[in-house]
Amino acid sequence: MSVKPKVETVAKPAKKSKSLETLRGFRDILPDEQASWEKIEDTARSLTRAYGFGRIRLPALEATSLFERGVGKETDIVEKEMFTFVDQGGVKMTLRPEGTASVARAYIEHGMLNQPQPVKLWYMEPMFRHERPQAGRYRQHWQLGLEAMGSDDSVLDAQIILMAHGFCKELGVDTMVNINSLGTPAVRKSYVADLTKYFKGHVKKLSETDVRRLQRNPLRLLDSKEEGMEELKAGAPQIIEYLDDETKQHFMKVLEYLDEAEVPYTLNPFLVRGLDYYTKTVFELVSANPIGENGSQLSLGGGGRYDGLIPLLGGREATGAVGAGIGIERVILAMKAAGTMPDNKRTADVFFCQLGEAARRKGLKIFEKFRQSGVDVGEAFAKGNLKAQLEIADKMKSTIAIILGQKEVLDGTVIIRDMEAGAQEIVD
RNA sequence: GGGGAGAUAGUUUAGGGGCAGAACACUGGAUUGUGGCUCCAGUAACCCGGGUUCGAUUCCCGGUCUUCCCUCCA
Repeated sequence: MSVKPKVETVAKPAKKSKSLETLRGFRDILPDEQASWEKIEDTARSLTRAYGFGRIRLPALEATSLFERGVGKETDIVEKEMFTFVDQGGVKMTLRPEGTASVARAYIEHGMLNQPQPVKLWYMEPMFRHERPQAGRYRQHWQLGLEAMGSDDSVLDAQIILMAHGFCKELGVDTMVNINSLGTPAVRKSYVADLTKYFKGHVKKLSETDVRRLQRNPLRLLDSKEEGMEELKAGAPQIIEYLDDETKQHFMKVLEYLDEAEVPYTLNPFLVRGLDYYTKTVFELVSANPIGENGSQLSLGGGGRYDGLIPLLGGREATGAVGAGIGIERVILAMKAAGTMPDNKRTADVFFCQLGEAARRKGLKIFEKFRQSGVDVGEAFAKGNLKAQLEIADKMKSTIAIILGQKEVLDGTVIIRDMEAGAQEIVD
């Protein structure tokens, strides 16, 4: 952050001033992308409505401590990815890096435990993480979030997964669900300890990369693709062996429900997620086809159960909850790859053309009448000549053009042109 | 955060130490009141800073941004 104040030199031949650009990892979403966004919003709205989810709109800024406590101080997100600052009043705040902590906060803050449980909420909001950007990875990205709070019934785990999967499917994106169960944080801890012990015993067989993984994040070894690892991984302890009976039962039920609902999933005993609040079920949504120009295989979404979060943030003990987050930009990448992007072009069955000042004036009123009566009419009032207007009518795939010129204004008539046949007639 | 690749009109790109070329798009015209095809014309670019050089958009260094891998995640 050492931006030196630019010394104003005597300008040589007046060079254009450097144009301002978006910040790294941030971007504009322009009109030609809106059709996809609107389709996504529509799909989210009808899906959540069907499943009885109410929308929540969250503040972009939260107290930093919400994420430190909720997501976990040791996580990558909190440790190095948050946009955090102190405001004029000395309050430490953070642009939310994810939505679940905020929703849990809202659940507690608004006494939602007095509503029929589970309380089901959804949101579609931008999230902020200071990461190195690349395709499908931005510093501001949008997430569709689904959260069901106040119940630990495994049917909700299944429903959340079902919804996340169905959401993508409706948008023409086939996904695979990777699923696992983590048990409690204590279970995870003892598992990681044993896992580390196991791999340390085989450290000579590990590649350089994997040795680094062993030091930094042993769980990552489990999806290492280095040579010879398959064998080693097969002998590694699996977290499922560490689960208590209740968690096992819960997990089995989730899987049964998914089978019943015909959601395809892959049991991945090595799936772990980077947020501390997860307990029991965790899952990840991966596009069935590679997305992006280089065929990268980014995950479209993920989530899981977080039974400990609400108590941790000061809510009532034993308030179970489960949720999912889906990355909108990544879904759009997947839609592009699948060729299911909706058409963005403005079309209009009828197009209104005007010629000359008098016609333009009268036309404004006529156009407004059409619009108010619900007829979808295209226009290009900024164009003066008829040729340009008909060109636009053609691009809008209009079948009828209404032409109002000087003469027609005087006669109180209008020309109706059939765009396909090219025939026209004068109408009063 | 570590490593690799790249950056030329709005977009896709050609080129290359000495006037930067095209296509699409856009604007106008051929028809001064008629679209879809065609033809003509116009607007429009070498990321920023330094170095080497008579001369740098081109070569070198640094920065910025994009992208890929690692890490991590949506």
